Amino acid sequence: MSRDVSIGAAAKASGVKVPTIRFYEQIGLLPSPPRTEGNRRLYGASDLRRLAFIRHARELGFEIDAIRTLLVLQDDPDQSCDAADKIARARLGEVEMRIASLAALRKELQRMIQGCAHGTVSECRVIEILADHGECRHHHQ
Amino acid sequence: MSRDVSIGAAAKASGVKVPTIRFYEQIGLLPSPPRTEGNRRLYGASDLRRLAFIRHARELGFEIDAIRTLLVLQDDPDQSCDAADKIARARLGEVEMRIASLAALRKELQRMIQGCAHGTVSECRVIEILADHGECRHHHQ
DNA sequence: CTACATCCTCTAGCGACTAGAGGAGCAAGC
DNA sequence: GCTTGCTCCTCTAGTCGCTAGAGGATGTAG
Repeated sequence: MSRDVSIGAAAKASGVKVPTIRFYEQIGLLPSPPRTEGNRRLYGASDLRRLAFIRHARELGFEIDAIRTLLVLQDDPDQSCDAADKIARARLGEVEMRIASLAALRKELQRMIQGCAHGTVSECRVIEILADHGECRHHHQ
Repeated sequence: MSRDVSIGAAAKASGVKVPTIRFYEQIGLLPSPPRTEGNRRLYGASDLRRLAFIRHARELGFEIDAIRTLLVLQDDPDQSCDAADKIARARLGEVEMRIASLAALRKELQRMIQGCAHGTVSECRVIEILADHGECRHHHQ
């Protein structure tokens, strides 16, 4: 059923690049797969699932360490999922802060660009606003 | 007028940490200041302005290379500000994409957390959603 | 004059990859 | 069989923007 595939095929299937797969193996995020006679890695279905999991979690901005925890949880399905929930909640908090701060940033960039009359630098809002942080009263971090 | 200050005072005034100031000097973002007899750096008002500019630009997410360009522009105020405008617009585009992707992410995290009934992992929405990327049809990058 | 803070240089480390060198294996066409 | 060209292997070093620490010199307050 789970016919084994090469690292290239695994990369294509999972969307994780070949060197990144090797990197994940190196840092112990992905188990070392068996090899062919010619020393090539052979990945099975469970490896592909794991890779997809990792990729998705990375896309969602989870750090490798958080993913490590999530993978341990996934491997042991009888455990309470409170830990997973906690990680997700922490991440949600981060995301919300990041969105708020990016929204403020967008506003400021828009203000800069709208103010730029395409003249010389001396009248340029972009440079001016960057130079005059005093004018800008938004909240960082 | 511009009485010279120590690196520590410059750090306090600009909000850029001491080692970071030295790092900026090392990569040529900030000119090497004169030194005291005892080999300590002495910063003047223009250095402080430059540091504040850099800090603000970094807070806005501009990369060091972009800041380098912006600083060259700032130093030569008779130039057209099109380059600065272009950099700011590029950054705005990035920010907007990042906001959109974070908003999608927030939705997915909320869905995960709401689905998690605090039971065991096997029924946990958090793990389940991460594992099943197929279900999730949002746009990345 | 003695603490202690601040400064100096230098090197190494972080996270999460990415790039490149230098070589081996493999599948297909001639 | 032989060559071409792709994929694969390992290994090291580089990316970005800092940050941390060692080990030492200098400056300042009590």
